[in-house]
Amino acid sequence: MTTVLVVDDEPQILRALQINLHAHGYTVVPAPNGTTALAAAQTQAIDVVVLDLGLPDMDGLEVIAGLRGWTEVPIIVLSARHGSHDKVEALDAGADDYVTKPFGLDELLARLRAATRRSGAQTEEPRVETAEFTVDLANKQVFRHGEPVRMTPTEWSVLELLVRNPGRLISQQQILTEVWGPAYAKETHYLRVYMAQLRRKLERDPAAPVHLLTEAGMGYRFAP
Amino acid sequence: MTTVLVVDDEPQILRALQINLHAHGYTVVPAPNGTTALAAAQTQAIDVVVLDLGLPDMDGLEVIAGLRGWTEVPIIVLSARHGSHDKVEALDAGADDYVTKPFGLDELLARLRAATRRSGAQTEEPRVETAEFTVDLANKQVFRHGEPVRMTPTEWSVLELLVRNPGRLISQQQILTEVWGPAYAKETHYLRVYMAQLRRKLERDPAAPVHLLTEAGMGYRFAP
DNA sequence: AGCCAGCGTAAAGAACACGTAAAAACAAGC
DNA sequence: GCTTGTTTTTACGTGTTCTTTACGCTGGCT
Repeated sequence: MTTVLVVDDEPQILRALQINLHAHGYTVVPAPNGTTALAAAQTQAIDVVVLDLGLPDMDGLEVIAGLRGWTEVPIIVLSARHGSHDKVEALDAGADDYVTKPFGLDELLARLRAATRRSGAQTEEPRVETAEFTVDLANKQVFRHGEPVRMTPTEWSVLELLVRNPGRLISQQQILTEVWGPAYAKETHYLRVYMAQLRRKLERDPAAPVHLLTEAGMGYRFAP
Repeated sequence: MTTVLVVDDEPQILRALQINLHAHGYTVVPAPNGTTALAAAQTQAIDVVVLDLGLPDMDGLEVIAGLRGWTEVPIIVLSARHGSHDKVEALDAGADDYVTKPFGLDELLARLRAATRRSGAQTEEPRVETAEFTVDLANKQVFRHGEPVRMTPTEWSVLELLVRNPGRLISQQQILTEVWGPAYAKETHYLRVYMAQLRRKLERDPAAPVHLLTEAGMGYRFAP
């Protein structure tokens, strides 16, 4: 199921999109302004964002910037302006697509499909395996030597973030903001606690980890 | 350098795009029809495709399908038709973006940037190699003879700055302000300490560096 | 030749980051 | 309202990194 965050200040349009997109199989998260949009994007798993540029509380470009600060989620911009300049600004701010009003529903649906196809193509990797354990991303399950291992929600979030970026160094800040939220960006101690728990559950020798590595002062890295 | 495959049957437009895109730093591979376009895409490394739908030899949708059969390269469609139906068809066939004529050059450039940004984020792995070591910018990892080398945060910052500007002379002030902050612009001794550490880790003979060079009185330079 | 500013190297204490265990606070289900 | 599982605190020992100090070397200049 694809979840769409729809941001529009006009209640009728918001409602119309909600109904129509839902009818076509999408889960819709509505947001009437930029603040709630950014909040919703942080608390829920959003697959694609549909954003009207004309918002009451903040500039649409700020919303794009606020999202692009931490996520690669596709953003489709809606706007009444046909001006070339507006398009350029929105796309350069980080938007993926630009649709001018009035637009047909089928066009929006096609652009949604294009956006999710793109992002889906890069992230669809159901299973990640190591010598010691296997992570099933799709089913949110972890096996060690074939036996299922229980994970708490927080443990899973941390593990998933690392495993989805094999080999890449992930900074503490990035983990904290993605798992706990931006307000927790400095609670680096949480990470030590949870990394220890993950290692206790997944590493042969938790004191000498092979797959969940620490790079002192820099962050953590998952080595396949 | 980004390479763009431009497919258009009108020689003037093809030529105009070629000149303008080249002026903005793109390498342009021109193709007047679908057959040459598909052939060119197979033989050369293409980063993004700009495709006019009205081609003499085959339907534009066939070209999209022909490309999508084996590559994920971003495709931007140009078309004179404003009809919603055409857009839907092109996007569903696998195009990434749809621009209706007439369009401004700055809009096309913005869409090109958006397309390459997307694909560049997922596929391109910025790696810098020398005879002695390899620096993986994306994963923040350094290898020497295939073996990973640990870097402290400060060591990495200095190395990254130099490696991202291969061959260029970087002044001491520039390194100090970028890594330690403007207040440290005169702590040139820090640099000597860290350059020594980097050379000890990465150079065959740290006393006679080959890649991390000192330009006395001026700054430092990374030679690939 | 001798001076000296800039550079390279080594080593040590201070400051900071990390790992671990266990207790306290919190939430959800029955 | 109790139980159970999870998250957040607290405490402390260890390890790593940064900064500072000390000293030797080089190459240009007088």
